[in-house]
Amino acid sequence: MCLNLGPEIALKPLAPNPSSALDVNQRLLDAAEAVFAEKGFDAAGIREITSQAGCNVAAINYHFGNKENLYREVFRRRLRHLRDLRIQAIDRVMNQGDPPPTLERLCSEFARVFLEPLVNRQDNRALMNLFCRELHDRHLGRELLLNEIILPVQDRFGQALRHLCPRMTRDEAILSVHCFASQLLHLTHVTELMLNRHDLGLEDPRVDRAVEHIVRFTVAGMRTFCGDDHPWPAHTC
Amino acid sequence: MCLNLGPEIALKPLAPNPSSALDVNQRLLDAAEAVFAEKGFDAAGIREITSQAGCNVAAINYHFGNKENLYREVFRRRLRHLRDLRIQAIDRVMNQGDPPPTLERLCSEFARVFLEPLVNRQDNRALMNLFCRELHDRHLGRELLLNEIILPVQDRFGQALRHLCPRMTRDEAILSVHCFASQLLHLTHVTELMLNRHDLGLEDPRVDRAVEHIVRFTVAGMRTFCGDDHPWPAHTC
DNA sequence: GACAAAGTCAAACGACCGTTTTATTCTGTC
DNA sequence: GACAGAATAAAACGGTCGTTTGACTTTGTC
Repeated sequence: MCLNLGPEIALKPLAPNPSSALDVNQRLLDAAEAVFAEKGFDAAGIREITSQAGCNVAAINYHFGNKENLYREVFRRRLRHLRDLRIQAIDRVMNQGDPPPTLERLCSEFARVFLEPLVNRQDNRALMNLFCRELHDRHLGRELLLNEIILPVQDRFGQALRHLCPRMTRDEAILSVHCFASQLLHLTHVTELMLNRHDLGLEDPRVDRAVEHIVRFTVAGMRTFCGDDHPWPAHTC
Repeated sequence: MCLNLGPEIALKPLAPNPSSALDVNQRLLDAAEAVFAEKGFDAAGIREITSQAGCNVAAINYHFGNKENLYREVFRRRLRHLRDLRIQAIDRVMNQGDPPPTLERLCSEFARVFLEPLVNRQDNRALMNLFCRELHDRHLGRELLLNEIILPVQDRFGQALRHLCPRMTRDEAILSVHCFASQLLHLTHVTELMLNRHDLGLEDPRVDRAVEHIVRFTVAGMRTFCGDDHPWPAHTC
């Protein structure tokens, strides 16, 4: 039997950590974003976050009060970034006058910006997954998601739609935006689940092919609310 | 200071629990479904499940091996039920000959069956939320969701679409099914988040109004892949 | 009644969790 | 250099978790 010698004598770090050029606050946000994105709120442990940030567990409570506040700050930072990207994309299309804006250009450009962080890097994809998780299993109030991204983008996109289709009502515009966004969101899930696999039904399981489909599908759906009163050709189905 | 008397003497139940008419296996599945739906996999504790089922914690490991297997059985049972409901709805529309089937009838009937368990009862809504959570934060393999519900429904709906629109390709049909389903899924989330509230942008935030919009939007989107080659009237947007 | 298997139970187990405590180090000011 | 306050660290705290153990009860069979 051996004596309990108590905790080992701590070794001081030999030199200031090179990553400590950024202060602990920022390193915690970065590490938390990565771990939360990979595992979700519940499964992400603060010890994993702090070890990745190179600091002590107590730092989370010192700088952010608790784990949930850290989670909220991670969200706030990223949501504002995504919101700005999307609103800028809408404005870019609508303010360009030379080839006048169309529904196709508006939707395809929005889809491109919406999906860009997803297609390019794997960690961004995990982050998108985190936002979707928050839709279902909410740890923050609904106000954060609504106020930081959903309502601002919905309003700006809705205005653009009604500018292109003046006879579309306000409700029709808002609902159409959600129809479009829901397809783009769904694509971010199905991508991992069944796109890029040739054994699950699709002959051409490429993501860009699916995006083309969604844009064409969506533009046609929106046009039924444009109020053109000349009757369409009789359809066969 | 009082002595530690150890655990209290256990009282046997006075009479066989009335709910024990169903065997423990079924009671566990029912209780687990309710608790998982309310809290999700991680937050649902086996002690809450077993207390609601009126049995001991060890019963889960005795009957199902572990918590994850119990979760899987809950899923299997419900997914097959939902799958059958949806496929039957498709077949009902397609096999009815007197008023020949149309895209409108197919989509509106599918939407009705898809959303019915959600609109009617609050616990069903929680269950739908659980399925969506599993899309993002997967505790089971992708095979269960794919094989039990996604692929069967996608195939049957795709066949129906191509029967109504023979010039639609197989890929176009499958992608169109996903476009439609994604909007219905999204509605189940947004309903809690912003529908039924008059302060968030919509003048008419009723769910049935949104369903009407989705069906009209979707039918128009699908028709662009029907291959009618007579040109559409020039659109103004 | 004897026996074995199945079922159920209270209790303990070991691991991990988020948070707090307490002490020490760093940093800027006088 | 002395001091105050901010920042960081190790360790402990109290709790919950899923799982396992071992004893007891029930059930079916001979």
